Amino acid sequence: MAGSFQASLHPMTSAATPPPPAANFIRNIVDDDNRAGKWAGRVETRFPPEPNGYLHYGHAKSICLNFGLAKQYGGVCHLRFDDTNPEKENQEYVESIIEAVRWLGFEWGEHLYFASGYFDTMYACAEALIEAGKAYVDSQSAEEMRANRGTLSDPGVASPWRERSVDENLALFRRMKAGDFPDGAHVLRAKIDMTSPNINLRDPAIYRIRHATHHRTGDTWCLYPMYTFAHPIEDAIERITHSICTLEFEDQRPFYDWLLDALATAGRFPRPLPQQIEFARLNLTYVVLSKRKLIQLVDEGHVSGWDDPRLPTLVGARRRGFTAEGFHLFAERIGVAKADSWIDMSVLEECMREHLNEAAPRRIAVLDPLKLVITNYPEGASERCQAPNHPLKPELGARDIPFGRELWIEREDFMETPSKGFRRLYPENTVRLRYGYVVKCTGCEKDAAGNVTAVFAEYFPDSKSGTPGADNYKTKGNLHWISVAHACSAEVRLYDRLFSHPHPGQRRDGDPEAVERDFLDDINPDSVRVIEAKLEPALRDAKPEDRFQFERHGYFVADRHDAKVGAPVFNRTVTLKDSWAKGGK
RNA sequence: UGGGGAGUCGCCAAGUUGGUUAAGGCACCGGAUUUUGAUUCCGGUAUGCGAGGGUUCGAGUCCUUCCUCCCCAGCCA
Repeated sequence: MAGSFQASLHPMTSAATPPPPAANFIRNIVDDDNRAGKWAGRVETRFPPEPNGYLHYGHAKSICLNFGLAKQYGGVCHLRFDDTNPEKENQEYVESIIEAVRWLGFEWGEHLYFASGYFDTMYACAEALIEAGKAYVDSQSAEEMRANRGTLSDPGVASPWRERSVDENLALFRRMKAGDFPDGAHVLRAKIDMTSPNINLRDPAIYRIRHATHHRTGDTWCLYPMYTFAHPIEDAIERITHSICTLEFEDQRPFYDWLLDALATAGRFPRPLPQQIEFARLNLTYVVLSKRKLIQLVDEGHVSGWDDPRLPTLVGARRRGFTAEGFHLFAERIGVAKADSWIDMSVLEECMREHLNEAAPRRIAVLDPLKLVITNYPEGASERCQAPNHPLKPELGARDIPFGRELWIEREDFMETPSKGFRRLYPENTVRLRYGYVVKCTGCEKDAAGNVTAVFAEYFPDSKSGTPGADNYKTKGNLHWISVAHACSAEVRLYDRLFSHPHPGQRRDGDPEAVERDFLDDINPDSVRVIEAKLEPALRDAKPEDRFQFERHGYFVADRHDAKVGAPVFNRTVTLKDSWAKGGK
């Protein structure tokens, strides 16, 4: 699932074992249930996506919550596709979701389910409801139903078909199933209370006619259950103990309980019944998570596709180099509660850094090359310098990097006239070429326009890292470099946030003209920069999805589609923290 | 203006049935280590719990009034 380097790395060691999970209201409920013996200690959850799109960061929170909770309590979490609307769903989405959840590191064993696999049971439940006088076939048009539902402040009025007999309802419902009616001719409704202050209880529709081909059941059905009706039944069939969903379903819970109680009373399901618990969905700054907006970004070509590294999709995250462990850390760090909240993107980025710092081997890359000539180093000569693969893990060994007379250094590591606090290369200053020699800058060369084209320095032959004399040299500057003669040129994509505003499309304080702002206007024009970088030779053999820290720059991943062994292409996952760039001190 | 939720440090978030100085994380600010201006390590950071009243020896936790935000009127999920 991850880059091959992981095989050679120690997994997160016990020393890095995260602290025990923090308390949250859901764990409290589970603990209470366990104390009361409600489920005999069993904890069974489910992650129930509709296969109608790609999973995004928000789903990652839900996935970690559901699978994590089950794991913590020694239970299981089901992966269940809520495929009750054939017109919006397809197999391609099913596969991408399966791949994404796996990538996040979770397993569901044999517990892979489809709502469509329960259509027979659901149909039977509907007939049972009709027989109990708790459901009826309504023949109003959609418009009439809407008009009669009432409003937030006015009660609804009963449908003229509300008092049909059980027999008539049953006969009609069977004909609906048989395909005797066109779409929209009739609908099955739960018979609850048209005057309920909770609109969801004003006889909600539970079955609609839809002559559509389903990606799994084909043309077997022309009648499909509504989410409202299907979901509680799915949970009951699977004996889910805690059915966790987002806040907007809170008003739905009374129906969830009403339905399951009715069905349990009719002997369809044993008690105790699953409990629906709602939590606040993820809100993240600097991205958009709404399906509509993501589709727009892809369709209008603002990004390269659903797996564009800048998109907050899970396939995008993977391509960006984000890690499953990083998401796990993130989920635990942001917690779970019922209060609407906004998490800053920097929190996610920091979680990725935290895992990558531990997991990613170090390598050298010069992203903006400027030539440094060591004038007192013999021409044509070269030698090896040893660089550890991971400063915190000596057991990972070291590799050689070639040193020579001409080196590439970062353009930003040289200033002809240094600014205050600058401790890198400038005339007369001494710095260490990391893992190599200490050099003293002697000057530079410029073109007609005044641009620096090369920097000159002299090295101290007895200052080589790892040799006895090295310790005699103390420098503040410590630069990375690549031998010009040995460098590997490669494409590197420097990704940044897709949006330059924390709340894309939302009005900015103090900017009255921004009220109707289009979120597309907040796209960061510099969200990706493709460059030709100089890499150390060892990087030539990186395999797709191998992840590295390019020292002093950040974390990079070999692109899973475009990189080939021998011809690397890297994506920047996230930069390193940089207190100097931020203003120094 | 019906109903359902939520408001604790810059951002998250613990706070059992009211009881010592309001957890923890992230961010931030100091300082130490450091051949990544990274990492790591120490230390600091809410007389305050949306606001006002009240009950109590004692309230974030109880009562009361008010304010703000989110969700619900699909034959979507």
